[in-house]
Amino acid sequence: MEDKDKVSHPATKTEFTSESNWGIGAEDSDSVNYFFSGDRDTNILSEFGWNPQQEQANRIGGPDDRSDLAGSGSYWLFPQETSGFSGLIEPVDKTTAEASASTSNNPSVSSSSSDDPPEKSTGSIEKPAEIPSKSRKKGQKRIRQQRFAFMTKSEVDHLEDGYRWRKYGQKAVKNSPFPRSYYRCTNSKCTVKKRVERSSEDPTIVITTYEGQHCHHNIGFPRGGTIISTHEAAVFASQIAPPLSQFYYPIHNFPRDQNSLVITQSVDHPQVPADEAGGSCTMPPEPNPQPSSATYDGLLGDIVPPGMRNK
DNA sequence: CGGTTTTGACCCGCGC
DNA sequence: GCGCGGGTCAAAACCG
Repeated sequence: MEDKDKVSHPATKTEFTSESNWGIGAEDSDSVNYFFSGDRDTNILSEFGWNPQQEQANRIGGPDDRSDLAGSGSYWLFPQETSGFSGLIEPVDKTTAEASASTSNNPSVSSSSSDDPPEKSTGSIEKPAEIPSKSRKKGQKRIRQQRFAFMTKSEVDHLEDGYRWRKYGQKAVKNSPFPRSYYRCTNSKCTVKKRVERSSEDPTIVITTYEGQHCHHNIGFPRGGTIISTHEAAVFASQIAPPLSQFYYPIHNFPRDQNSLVITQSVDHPQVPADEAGGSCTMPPEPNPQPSSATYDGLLGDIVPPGMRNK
């Protein structure tokens, strides 16, 4: 377990840069859709339900759960360069993307993922739709759900995000001294996976790739942790993967940078029913917040999510 | 004792 | 067809 490591590490911040080769480029780079910051990302993010301006997020935990934040912080940092955003979404697996190749530049994740056969889950109750590789019939292609990757500047690899993950594999990455770790959501019915690796170019950057959508709510930190462990940035990512519609990002003590914007936002995720998106469990209906134009109002180091202001 | 991590083996897709 | 690399499995080890 890496919990102990997580608790003590210093600042963590998430960055979206223009680099297309950031560790996961080796895979499926042809099906990657890129975001760009600046004026363009406003629309794009909204398209994905990201609404940096929206502050209607419902905090799952208590507003005062920031005791673990001292001396650390999570930051959502968008470089201002026009090409500064490399968060990516892969609407479908490349094995299934061919049919929709014409839309490969149009990150319509919600529609594409709904056609994705569900992935296998670690659960034992309901049989996953995807056949485990060892028993997978020949010719049956591996299905991959929509993915989203981002980079986080952090000293720890595995970022707490409010979900519980079980590591199920680790592989050496070619041309990188750092291994890639594979995690699955511990929810027996949840199919979400994530990969964590360090950038070979900048070892301080952790590249986290989420795949699939959580079909359950954030379970908090069952190990006695706080609801939002803001020294970990992956809250962000967990909100990309799951169908949870509203989120916020803890922002504290952000070291101001001319080329960076800190945003706090709630996120409305693509409305992909869990059962269509591959989940075998159900998700309580979520309100669908109205997207509004995103404005990255400069450095918002003092802006905290609504729930966190309430203290 | 149950859950998680580790790690070698295996499977699969892809490029040559 | 073969080799490579990514992804996953599953048994053993580990841990609380």
